[in-house]
Amino acid sequence: MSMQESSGVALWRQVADGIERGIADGRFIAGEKLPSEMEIAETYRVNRHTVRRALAALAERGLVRAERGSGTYVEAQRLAYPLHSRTRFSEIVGAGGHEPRGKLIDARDDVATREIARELSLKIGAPLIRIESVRLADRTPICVSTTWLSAERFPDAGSVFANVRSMTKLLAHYDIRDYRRSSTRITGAIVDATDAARLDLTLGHAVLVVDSTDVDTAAKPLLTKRSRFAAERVEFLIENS
Amino acid sequence: MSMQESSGVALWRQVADGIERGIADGRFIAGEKLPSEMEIAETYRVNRHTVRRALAALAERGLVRAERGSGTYVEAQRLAYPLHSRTRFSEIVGAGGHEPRGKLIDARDDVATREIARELSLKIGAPLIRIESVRLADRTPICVSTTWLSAERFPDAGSVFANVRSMTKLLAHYDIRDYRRSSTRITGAIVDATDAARLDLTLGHAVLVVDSTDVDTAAKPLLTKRSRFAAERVEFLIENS
DNA sequence: TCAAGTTGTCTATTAACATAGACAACTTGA
DNA sequence: TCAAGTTGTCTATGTTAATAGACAACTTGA
Repeated sequence: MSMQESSGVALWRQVADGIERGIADGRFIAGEKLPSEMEIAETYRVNRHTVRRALAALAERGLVRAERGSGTYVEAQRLAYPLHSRTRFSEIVGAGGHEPRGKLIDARDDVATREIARELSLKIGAPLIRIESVRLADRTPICVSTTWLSAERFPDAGSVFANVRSMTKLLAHYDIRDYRRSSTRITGAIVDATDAARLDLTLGHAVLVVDSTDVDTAAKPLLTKRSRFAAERVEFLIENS
Repeated sequence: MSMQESSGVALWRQVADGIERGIADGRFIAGEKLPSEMEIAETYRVNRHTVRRALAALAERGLVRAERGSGTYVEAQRLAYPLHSRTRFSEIVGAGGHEPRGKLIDARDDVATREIARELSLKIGAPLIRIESVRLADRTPICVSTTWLSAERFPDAGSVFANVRSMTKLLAHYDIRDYRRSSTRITGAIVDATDAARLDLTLGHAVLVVDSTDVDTAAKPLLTKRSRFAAERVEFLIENS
């Protein structure tokens, strides 16, 4: 007798999205107690079991933690991501008390387009290795990256990355102990279907697209990449120079 | 035996979103035939009935039209929305061959904040009427707007708008035959839960936030408003002055 | 005309979603 | 200690989502 038109998005998912948004925009602070399941159920006009389904999904990603008899507590918040010349994903995530993880999606040969050739100081058509990877904080995907490296300078970069799962460690494998970010460009976009699945987002969410190039201490380009960050999970900080 | 973890977004909705995105970004052109239901089912690795559910949802919004024995055809495309000083929603939509519709959500008294007082040349705390409305092209919601008008100059603006359902006609009711846009500011954001429901979007979609003020022929401010456009349904055009 | 391909409409089955109620297990503060 | 409040788990029921197969109704092009 409900006659409610279906939106195709499960109620529990709508509730989970709402709570995640509350955590992301600071209405719920890390460490604080969420409203009780009954209260959440009332505000969303939904059954308590539906709320439990939503909280379970958030708990599985490590965003909240339930304590029997007491309440459900916020674990994580939007990740503060400072952008400076020594940006290191693992350090940023680790400093926030989270465990950084990396996962190789795909590595294959490619050739340099005009843009990439310019960034890497190579000729157009030069052989490249293209690495698709996803980076996570605990169990929450933060961003997916497409990284291009010279195939001549970094042979077997794909299999090396598959082992170390960190760009810093990959470069260390080639005896590059230090590097820095030479350029960063940020734009916004809507997530495409492929990235949506990798970031565990529904279609249409916003992503922050970051194009960046890393160089060695002699300012020689090492790699260039395009990263897509789940907009609601990070907050870029630009230091006042 | 599938063991696939549920995302909380129905498959048919994912397919519908994908096709809508294809129409929005021009992969499918208005008037053209879509791939057959079987082909779509194969590309999304989904049952034909699931595709039919997706197409039915799009057809109900007037985005596609099915012809038995022949195929399914694209009806509408992303709405081209020129931004100029004489921007009129009804004219823009009508020029695109669509039927403009307006719907009053809510009208209530309000008082001027500092920003609104400045835009309308009123004092802070001056009495206002705040109108929440949604505007559609055919059956597709395009944007929701919050409009503020001086309560002294436009008494009963809420009930007038409820009847005429057009800002142009509302102003005509107060003998204002002509007006123009004095300022426009565009930003981007993620849709909030309230707007998402009104725009028939899922949570997290991008909206274009347009702040604008309309003035009469003597440059005296009439109304100011904040509109949120469903980003995937419009394309703002800035004319080269 | 006819075969191939397309959309429309049935039936049937399984899994996921959502609601409802009851009670257990546990924490907290008075 | 104890009452109130919280999360955890169980059973039960109805609805929606998704798949599967079959065939009708229709269009198109050879």
